[in-house]
Amino acid sequence: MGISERKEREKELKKSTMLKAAEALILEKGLDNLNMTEVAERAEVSKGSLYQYFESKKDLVLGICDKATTLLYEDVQKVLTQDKPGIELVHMIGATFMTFVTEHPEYFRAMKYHDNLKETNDLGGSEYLDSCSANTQGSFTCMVRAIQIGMQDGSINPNYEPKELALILWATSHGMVNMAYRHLNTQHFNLLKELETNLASLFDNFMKVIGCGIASDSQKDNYDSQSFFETNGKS
Amino acid sequence: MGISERKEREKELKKSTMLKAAEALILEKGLDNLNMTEVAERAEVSKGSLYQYFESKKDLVLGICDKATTLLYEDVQKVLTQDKPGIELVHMIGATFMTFVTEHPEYFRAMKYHDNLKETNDLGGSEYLDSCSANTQGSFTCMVRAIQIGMQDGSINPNYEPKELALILWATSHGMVNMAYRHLNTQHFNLLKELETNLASLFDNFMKVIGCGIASDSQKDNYDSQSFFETNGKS
DNA sequence: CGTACCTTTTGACCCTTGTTCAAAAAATGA
DNA sequence: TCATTTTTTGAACAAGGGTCAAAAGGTACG
Repeated sequence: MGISERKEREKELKKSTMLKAAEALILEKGLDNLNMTEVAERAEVSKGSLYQYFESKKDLVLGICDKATTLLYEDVQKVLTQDKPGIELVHMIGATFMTFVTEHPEYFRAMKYHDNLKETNDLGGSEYLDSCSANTQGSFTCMVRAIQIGMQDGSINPNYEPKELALILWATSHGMVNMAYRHLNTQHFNLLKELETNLASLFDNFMKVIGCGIASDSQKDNYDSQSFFETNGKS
Repeated sequence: MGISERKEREKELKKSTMLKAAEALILEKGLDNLNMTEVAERAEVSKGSLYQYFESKKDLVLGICDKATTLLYEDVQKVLTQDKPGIELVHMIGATFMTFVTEHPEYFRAMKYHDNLKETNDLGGSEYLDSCSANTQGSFTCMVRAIQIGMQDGSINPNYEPKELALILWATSHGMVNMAYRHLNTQHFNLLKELETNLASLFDNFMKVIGCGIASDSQKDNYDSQSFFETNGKS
């Protein structure tokens, strides 16, 4: 009896279609101008049908956020499998985040929506909430691991508390990435406009500052002249 | 003929009352649950009257953002008047930002709304927009100045481009401050929950990392054992 | 096939909330 | 006191999220 399974597959397929429709609309008009009627039209279903698969607009966006955090988590996990000094792993996690936001601004937007929802306390029980939190927590844990590795192999100053340092790197990376996102997606973002530097160079210098700040004493001298993007390719 | 002047004053007073009503409601129920009917009730005017003074809900929130950015700009400017090494000024600007967000979460929320509005491109011509941008730009320029001062007095590594470094400090501070905001204002913000460290200690370590990253070579050694909050009081 | 039952889809409808506007009220000036 | 201008008001409108009873489409079984 493969019928129920086939139905399950079709259901997931329809959900996916709807999510993609919403993502496309977010890219075109921004999350703030997303409306359910248009999502339904774009997905070629009725509004009622849309609500059969997503219990609310929140739920729909959290569905996108779920895809987003899953994707990011996978990328971050891959970094950890590489055989490199911890401090380089930290760099690569940051770069992964940066790449993610430039390639998938609509996903990043959904993640910001999620963050904002948690601030509002009436978030309604979306089935995606737990998954989003778990993915985020997972990525964060990867950062902690990278730091621990770095403290072991002597590339990161072991005087910090690993989790606390991870939190700092998390927050500062978020700040950088968010600036990059705004630079790429807002018309009148003037802070970066006049500066002719591109994002890559800016991020590079961010890594240099942070790298110098967290490196162990023996490594510290290296970071003054080292460029992350230049040295990233070779071991 | 002091009547028109008196009317002008009364008008500003009423605007101020309405803004305060909105701020109180944001503190109580969050910006996302702010509605104009309640603002009108709280300010003891009719909805129509509210719209006489603010052309839209956006405009109202931008009014709050204007107050917020003005306040922050003033605080940041005050820092620059102090006779201290540039790197300490940078620290103090960061601390000012941090203090601001803990003391006025509703203002910070309005600033985030403003950032988000600029991302959406149909922002409508609120009279406050220019002022908000000017204030933000002003605060940013203060950061650039602090860095330039530091490069002059030898406390900050002069190999960076001042504006670019300012941008990095701006973005990373934003990241830290945003994390602090979320920690203080959201129920289920688990990243910082388990960590028993308080915000002050976290911010302190952030400053240590950054401080080490941007300090000139001659100063670099100091930053390993120096705590910002401890050394802040004395010269 | 045909009939009964279940599942899915549909779009008209409801409700909340931002926004408008014509009428009422208040203030001003002579 | 009365005409004119300014301000206030709340009923009404519009847009968009969410609901639901009816219709359409599948499935099972004789």
